[in-house]
Amino acid sequence: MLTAQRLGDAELSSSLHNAKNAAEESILAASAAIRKLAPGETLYIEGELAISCFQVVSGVVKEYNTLIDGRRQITDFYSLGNIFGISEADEYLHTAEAVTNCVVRIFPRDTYLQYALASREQSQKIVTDLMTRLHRAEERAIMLGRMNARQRVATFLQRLSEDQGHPQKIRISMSRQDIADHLGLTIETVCRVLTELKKTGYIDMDGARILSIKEPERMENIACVGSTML
Amino acid sequence: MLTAQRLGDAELSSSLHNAKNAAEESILAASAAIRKLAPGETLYIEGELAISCFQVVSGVVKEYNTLIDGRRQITDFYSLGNIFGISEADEYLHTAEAVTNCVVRIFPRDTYLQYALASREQSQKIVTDLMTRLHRAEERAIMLGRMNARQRVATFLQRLSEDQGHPQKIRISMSRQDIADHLGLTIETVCRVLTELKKTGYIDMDGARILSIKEPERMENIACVGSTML
DNA sequence: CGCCGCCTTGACTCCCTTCAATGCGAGTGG
DNA sequence: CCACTCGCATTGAAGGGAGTCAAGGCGGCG
Repeated sequence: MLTAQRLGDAELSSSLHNAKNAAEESILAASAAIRKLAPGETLYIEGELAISCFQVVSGVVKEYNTLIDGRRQITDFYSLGNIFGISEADEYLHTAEAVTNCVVRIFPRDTYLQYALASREQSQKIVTDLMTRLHRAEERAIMLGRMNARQRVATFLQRLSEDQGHPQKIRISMSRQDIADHLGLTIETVCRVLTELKKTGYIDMDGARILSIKEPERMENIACVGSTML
Repeated sequence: MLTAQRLGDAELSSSLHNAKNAAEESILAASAAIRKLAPGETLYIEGELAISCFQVVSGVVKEYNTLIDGRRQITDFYSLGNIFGISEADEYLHTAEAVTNCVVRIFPRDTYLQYALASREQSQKIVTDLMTRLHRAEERAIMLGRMNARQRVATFLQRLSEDQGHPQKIRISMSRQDIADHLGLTIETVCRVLTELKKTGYIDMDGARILSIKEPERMENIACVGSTML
């Protein structure tokens, strides 16, 4: 869901190597700058004036809030094609930081918004995309509010798998701490659950960052993704 | 936040007794039907074909998902002026049910979407509104993922207070079960926290449904609303 | 080799859930 | 007017799952 699946039409149309309507696309492309980031580098910090928005060209970016007690809540991980950094406010509502080495395209916020509202079709796309994001945010709320640690981790691994096109071996780009901060758990709990999933034969691991899901159907049962069915 | 505060421009412009641009407004009003609901009546059920969207004229409506194990996650309570029932999908993603006696206006979904995208200004409003909702959903995710029971209840009470314009006495329209289902807690925990807040002098209660916050500042410290500050 | 950051594992604690019983107020019928 | 009942709310006791604190383990890199 993080990349391909989540790419709403809005992103697709302005996605890399995918510009059907090059005329409209060029409006954006013309004003796009490129920036490279090393792991840990920040694109923007919560509260800063939001002058730009971004699109991932390569790598993974995390977006998070820092709570007063120092804990972090990672709201999302962005990868290839994802656009981020826009909100209803004039300030950034999150902090964005590179997880891996990254390349991002940078658009002036105003330019992007003008482009987004330029035509009825564009507006429609943006609206649909926002509704999808809203839906996803609500699903995440259900996950955080209702699922236990095992379900959260299993769901997370399934999403990772989807993002990468269900390969044999899944690459986990982010640290255990990042996973914990995303799932509302502690790093220790994430580790313990992974160990348990390994012992019970759900997954295999090749080092800490390479993983394979052995029995996707059984995982499905744990994760209950889209489990809000009646 | 549930009513006045949350009313994005999109809602305000089409809100009751507040139609500045009556011409545009009439497009909607002309196609609006009215329906009255008793507590517990449903407007729509998750998975149904989404043919209408709704606006609260009076009363409170809850919107929730039912999980496979029968638990419910209430995503939101809607009151005066709030519009709900639209999504990116052709099916409703939630179930909507009256909490109190309610009156709602009903719009055909297509009519509403046409209206929403009719002009650049309208689109802008819808986009802004959706971004605000997204932001709120993310805050709720943080609440569910990171706050303990006391913080969640305190935050909920503050929101209720805001909605009602910070009166001396707050009316709690929904049941303890509804509150629990909204906050990701059990009914017992909600009760215990309320009792504790009462004993420690934060609140007073006059029956189960009337409440007053005695020391808003101290409550603020518990709740940490918008606690995502650096 | 040895350091350093990240990951893993263990023991203990605590908050919330679960299960169960009781309280309470509104509506009903005797 | 009172007894009864029914739904909702409250309180208590016990258990479990995740957090906390602490101690290694592992791998990359100088």
